[in-house]
Amino acid sequence: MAHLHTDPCPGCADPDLAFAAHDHAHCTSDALARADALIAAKGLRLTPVRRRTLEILLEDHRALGAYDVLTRLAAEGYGNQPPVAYRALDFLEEQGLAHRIRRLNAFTACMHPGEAHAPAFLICRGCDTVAEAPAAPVLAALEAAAANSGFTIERSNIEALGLCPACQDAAV
Amino acid sequence: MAHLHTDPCPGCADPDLAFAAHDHAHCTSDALARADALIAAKGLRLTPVRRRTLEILLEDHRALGAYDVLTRLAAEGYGNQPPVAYRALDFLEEQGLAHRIRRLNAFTACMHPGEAHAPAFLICRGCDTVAEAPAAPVLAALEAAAANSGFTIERSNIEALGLCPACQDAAV
DNA sequence: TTATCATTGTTATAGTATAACATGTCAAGA
DNA sequence: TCTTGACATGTTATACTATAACAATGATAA
Repeated sequence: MAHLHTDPCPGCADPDLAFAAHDHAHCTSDALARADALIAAKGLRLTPVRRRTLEILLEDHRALGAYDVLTRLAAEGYGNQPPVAYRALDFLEEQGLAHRIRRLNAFTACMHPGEAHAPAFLICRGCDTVAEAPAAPVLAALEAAAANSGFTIERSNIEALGLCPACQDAAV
Repeated sequence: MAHLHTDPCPGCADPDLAFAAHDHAHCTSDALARADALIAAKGLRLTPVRRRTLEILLEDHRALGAYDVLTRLAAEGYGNQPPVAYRALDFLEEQGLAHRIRRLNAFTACMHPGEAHAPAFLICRGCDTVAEAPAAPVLAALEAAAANSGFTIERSNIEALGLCPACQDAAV
């Protein structure tokens, strides 16, 4: 969870803040700045479509379908065919700037780019918010279970559906 | 992992045996017998399509797409439209007799029907075998992480992609 | 028997994803 | 400067996954 910068970072230091009111502009600018740095460091290019796609995903802590993203991109003058969105999304995912939420067939911006992490996602079925929870202990338990069978894990996805605090209160 | 029957059950007592040679006929007959008992106990009906669908899923420890199942069902005289397969698969999943593997958009027979469990899946990308690993510790870690954010988990899916022992050896 | 409900069949359509090829862009080396 | 080659984008077409909605059938219980 360590950050590269030293500023206070309310939106991303605490993963659970996705569920609470917070300085979201900071989330966005921070994530973008780190994305720029990360991609530059790798000698890759965060082209206009790719960067814009990331910005769209960063607009809030929800997951967007590829076709939602595509609609937005098309409205802004980019190509309007599925591969346009899928290519940008796949690139972002490969570079660790976005995650695919398989349960939703959708994508969400990574809130901790640059930090090695195999995240666990908390998906609120009330408000559709998606939060990245610290998954190190979960991953460790999963690897232990796999090791018991001699299985080697390369990638994993851990997703939980439920209710965030606000939606639990609202349900009462 | 406790069984309802007292026979030795090599195929299901050890989840990792999905990756190894084992008495698969026993897996199948055991799972079917338990499915019958379970459904009867609930006062529901394991109709021909549903039972046949389960049998098809039980043929081996892999995941089948809904359309794969549909093709099989249609060839045997059942309806040949998608809802036929999806309804049977959804029923089996709701009753805990099958699981949906989201990473694969596919379904696999449950190897521990009747035992309350939120399973973790180990998916071998070499041989496409899917094994159910004991997930209690993983689940516990996930719930702990969620609790930290005040998030209540209702359903979760935990899937890992990698290589089973045999495919690791083969890769050398 | 008849009302009722669950199940299955069927039509149609919605939503998700990728293959394949054409075009364009940019930077490094001749 | 020109060329070349790699990467990126645009575009066409199609494959794959999933569900809504309604009709027909079959079991069950009052």
